[in-house]
Amino acid sequence: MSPRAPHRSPVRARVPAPAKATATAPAKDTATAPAKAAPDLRSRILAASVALLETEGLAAMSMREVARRAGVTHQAPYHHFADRESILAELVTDGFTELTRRLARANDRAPRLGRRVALVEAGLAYVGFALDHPGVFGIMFRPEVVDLCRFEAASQAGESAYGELSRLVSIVHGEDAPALASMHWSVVHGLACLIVDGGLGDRLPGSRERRAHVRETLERFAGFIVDGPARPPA
Amino acid sequence: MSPRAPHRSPVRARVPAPAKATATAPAKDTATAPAKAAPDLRSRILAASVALLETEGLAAMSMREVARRAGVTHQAPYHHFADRESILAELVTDGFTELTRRLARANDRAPRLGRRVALVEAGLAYVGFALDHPGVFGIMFRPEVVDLCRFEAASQAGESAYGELSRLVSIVHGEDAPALASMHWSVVHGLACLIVDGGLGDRLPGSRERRAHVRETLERFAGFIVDGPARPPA
DNA sequence: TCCAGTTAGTAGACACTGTCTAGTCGTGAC
DNA sequence: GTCACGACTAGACAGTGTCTACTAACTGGA
Repeated sequence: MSPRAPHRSPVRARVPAPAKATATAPAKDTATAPAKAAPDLRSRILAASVALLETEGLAAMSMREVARRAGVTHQAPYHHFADRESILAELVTDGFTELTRRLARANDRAPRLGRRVALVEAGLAYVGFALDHPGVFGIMFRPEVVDLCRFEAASQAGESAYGELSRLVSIVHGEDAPALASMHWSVVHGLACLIVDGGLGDRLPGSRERRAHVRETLERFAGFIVDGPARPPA
Repeated sequence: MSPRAPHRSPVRARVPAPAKATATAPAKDTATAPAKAAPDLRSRILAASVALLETEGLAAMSMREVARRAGVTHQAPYHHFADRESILAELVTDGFTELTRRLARANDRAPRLGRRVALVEAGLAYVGFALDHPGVFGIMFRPEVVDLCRFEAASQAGESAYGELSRLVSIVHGEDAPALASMHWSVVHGLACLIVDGGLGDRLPGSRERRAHVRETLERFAGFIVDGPARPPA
C-alpha cells in the first residue's frame, strides 16, 4: 500500500450495510431490502469514489473505504468492477468526456470570438476543468495509476479530447503541425498542473486569484501567438 | 496491496551490520569509505529508494522493499528517516538541486546564445531533467506525495529552481512579470509532464523521437516569443 | 574498570490495504 | 422441484507503514 493513511481512527460511523438481521428499516422486512433501498450499487460506488478522490485524495480512495461509504461489504464492489484501477478508469473516462465537452463548446464559439480570445477561452476551459475536478484531473494523465492501454473507453475519450485540441490549433493557425499542438497542449496542461498541484497555486492566496492569474497568463500567451512580442494592447 | 512484488522470501542474507571493526589501521587507503562491504546505511537507503522509484515506480518504493534491498530489517530505515515521505523529500531536494544546476548552466550561456536559442536551451534543460529522472520528476510537484511545507530543504531547493526560471524570464523579456514566468514555466512543465507520462510520449515511438519533438516544440514556442506569429526562418 | 547514555540495529506487534476463495440467498427458467 | 445465476457477505492471505520494545556495540566520564 503506497502512501495511504496509515492509522486514522476507524470510527467513520460504520454503516454496516442494510443487511438482513436487525437494525435498519424496522417495519420493512429485511429480506429484499438491499436491492430496493438504494439506487444501483454501481453508481453508488462511482459516487463514493469520486467524492473520496476529490475531497481526500487518491490515497484515501481505497476499495474498502469506497465499500464502507456505499454501505456494503468490502467485496461487493468487485462484483461491478474488476479492480480498483477499473473504477479509476471509469472516472478518467468521464473526466475526458467532460473535458472534451468544455473544449468543444469553446471551439464552437471561436469564429465569433476571434483567434486571440478563442485561444484564451479554450485555455480557460482546460484549466477550469482541472480546477473544478482536481482529483480526477490528477489521475487522467498518470499511467501508473490508470493505464489507458487497458481501458479502451478511457483511451477513446482521451483521443476525443485531443481531437478538440487539434481543432483549436487548426482554427488558430490554419494548420495542425504536431509541434504546434504540443505547444498549445503544454501551456494549458502545465498551467493546470502547476495551479492544481501547488507549484503556482501556492504563490496565490485564493481561488479567485488563481483564476485571475490563469486568465492573465493565457492572455499573455495568446498575445504572443496572435500579435507577437510587441506588447499587446492593454 | 497493489501490484507489488508478491511473496519473495524475507531472508536476504542478514548481514548483521558491519560492526565498526574496531581499530584496524592497516587498510587506511581504502578507508575513505566507512566500511568495506557496505557504505553507510543512510546512503544505501537513498540509493535503493531512487532505484526503485526510477525502475519500478512510486508504488513499488515501499519501506519494506527499500530495507530489503539495503540488506536490513524493515525497521532499520526508521533510524535514519522519520517516515517514507522523508525519504522522498530528500530525493525531491536532490532533484530540485540538479534541476537548478541545469537551468543555471543554460542561463549562464544565454548572453552568447541570443534570446531565441537561450529559450530553447533552458527548455531542453528542464524537459531533459524530467526525461533523465522521470521517477523523481514525478514526485517533485505532487504535494500529496511530498508536502513541501513539511520539508524546509526541499522547499528551499524548489525556490532556487524558480529563481533560475525568473532569471531566464528577465533575460528574455527584460522584465519578470508573474504571468510571464507562469507562461514559460507552464510550457516546459506541461511538455515535460506530457512526454514523461505518456500524453505526448505515447504518440512518439522512441526516446530519440521524443527528444526531437521536444526540441521542435520549444523552437516553435521560442519563435513566437521572439519573432512573433510570422513563420520563423527555417 | 565500571557504568550510564547514545546509536544502530532487530523483532513483534497493529491496523490497514487489495484481492482470492467460499458461502449464502433470492429469483427466474425449465 | 431443482438448478443456474446474479448480487452480495464473510473469511482468509500476503503485503504495507509505523508504533513499541528489545539488544548489542560504542562512547565518555568517574
